[in-house]
Amino acid sequence: MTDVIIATGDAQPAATRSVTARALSILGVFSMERPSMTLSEISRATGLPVATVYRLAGELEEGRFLDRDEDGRYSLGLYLWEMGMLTPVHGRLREIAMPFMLNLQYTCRETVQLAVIDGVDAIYIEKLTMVESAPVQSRIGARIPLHATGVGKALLAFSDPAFVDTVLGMPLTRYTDDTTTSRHTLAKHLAQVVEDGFAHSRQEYLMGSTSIAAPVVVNGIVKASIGIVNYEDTDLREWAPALLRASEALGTRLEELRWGSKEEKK
Amino acid sequence: MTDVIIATGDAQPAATRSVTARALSILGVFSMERPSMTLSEISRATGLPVATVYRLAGELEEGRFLDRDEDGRYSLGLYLWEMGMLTPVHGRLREIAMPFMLNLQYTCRETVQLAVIDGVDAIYIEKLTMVESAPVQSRIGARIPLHATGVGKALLAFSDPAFVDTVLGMPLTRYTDDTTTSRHTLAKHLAQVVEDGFAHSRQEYLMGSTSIAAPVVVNGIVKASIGIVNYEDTDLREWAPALLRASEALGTRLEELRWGSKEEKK
DNA sequence: ATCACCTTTTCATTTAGTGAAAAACTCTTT
DNA sequence: AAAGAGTTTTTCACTAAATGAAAAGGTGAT
Repeated sequence: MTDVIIATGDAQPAATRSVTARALSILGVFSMERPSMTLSEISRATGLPVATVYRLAGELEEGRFLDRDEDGRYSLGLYLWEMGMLTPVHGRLREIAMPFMLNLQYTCRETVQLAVIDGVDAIYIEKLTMVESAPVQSRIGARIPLHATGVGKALLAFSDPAFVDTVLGMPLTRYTDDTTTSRHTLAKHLAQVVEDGFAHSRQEYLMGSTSIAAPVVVNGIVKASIGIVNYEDTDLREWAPALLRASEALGTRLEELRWGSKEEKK
Repeated sequence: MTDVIIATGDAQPAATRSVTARALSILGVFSMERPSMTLSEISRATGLPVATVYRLAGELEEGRFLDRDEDGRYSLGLYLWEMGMLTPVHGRLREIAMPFMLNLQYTCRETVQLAVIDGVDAIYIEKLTMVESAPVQSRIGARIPLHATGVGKALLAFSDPAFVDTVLGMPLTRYTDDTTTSRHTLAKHLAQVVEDGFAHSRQEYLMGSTSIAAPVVVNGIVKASIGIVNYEDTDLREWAPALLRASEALGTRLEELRWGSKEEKK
């Protein structure tokens, strides 16, 4: 009997206890790299017995959280996407930012990005691009390092000092030869960003990519950042004035709408 | 699918049986009108006892499917949005459509939309707009009728006949004085759409709004439609050639990428 | 100080989820 | 055409895990 219990803790992280946590963990195994999976793949990925996955995935499908194609492969369902669209980050940020981003994109004709902080990462919320380049690292929903991208540094530089310390205290992953991995150098960079009002980054994360980015400040707090990128390594600093105009206008607009304030009730 | 719509109101049907279904039903009560809710509001909306909601919502929060603010109000979590971004409709459609839409928007400088069919509705997948108008009905993620909008009619007109019959067989809801509610008239309209190659709609759904829309056909099957709208009731038909160029180019691109084919494995 | 309504905790009860094993199915190999 | 290796689906005896009424603890209005 004890053997059974020990056997559970194989390869995968310990089996989650509650049914709900198990069901949710099924949704969690899908990723950009594996957007669709078979029953047994899910079973292996979650560490849950096939029979259990079979039942739970069935319920998730019933609830339209999962789709199943003719071959029996599961993928995340449209309903999940619909819910995502109800999330504050979409309805209260992306929605409002769109005209400003579009205007900026119209001016500079480069890829325009919007990002926010989540945990110790930045996340791309929106990306307007005319090129079909799409490095996976820059897709919407992607998590990107705060220390090695334009939008990341713009967010970090204007964050509250305690948070900056936390991030500086963590290992700064190296992505390219030009990634800043010394916390001392990074601190200096950030000071420069504050002085300039915008961040600049040249292949610190992806080779060949350059970007500039400015913070979107709402009532003195950075809520997002807007960036301009391209993958031709051209100097984008000429667009800084337009970028700052856009990010400041968005900040002002969000203040008008009392973004994140308590008046978002009912 | 009707459940989803009904779920917005209080007093749910009989308590759902399985734990999983209950947990998922908690997520389902959030809507555009009620983007955040208190514990007891959720309890009333789902028909589940408070204690049960307390436990399940706690687990959903733990799994980052729900967020909880200082006041204890729940709202849909960022993680949910992140998952939505992994959904095929986003990664395999919106992502690829973006450059084409942006190009079109650049040409006509009007709001450009992308929609797909789900069930017997159309859903807006993307909307590029420079105006902050945003009628709730046209937000991304919104469900809209197939019979009373440009993008809807473009989708329907090129759908397979059996499906068209199903839709024509359902009551055609009236939204404005100009909504087509007779299935006979609608059928004639659709024939006209097929002939023209694009749909045209003038305040059939929202007063004062006009739109044109063209189907995105992939290997002979309508997969989406692209539309141009505005809310100033100006004639948009001058943009038809540009619209058709965009929708056809997108269709071709999706064919190249073998969209929806079996080659999307691993 | 009382009331009304909310969130959180507890705990005896039993429902509802479990997963090993067998059956059924689908390919591929020989 | 049969065996083999991999799936997905069904079954079922077992009990872990979810339940929800009720009580306790909060919060705010009057």
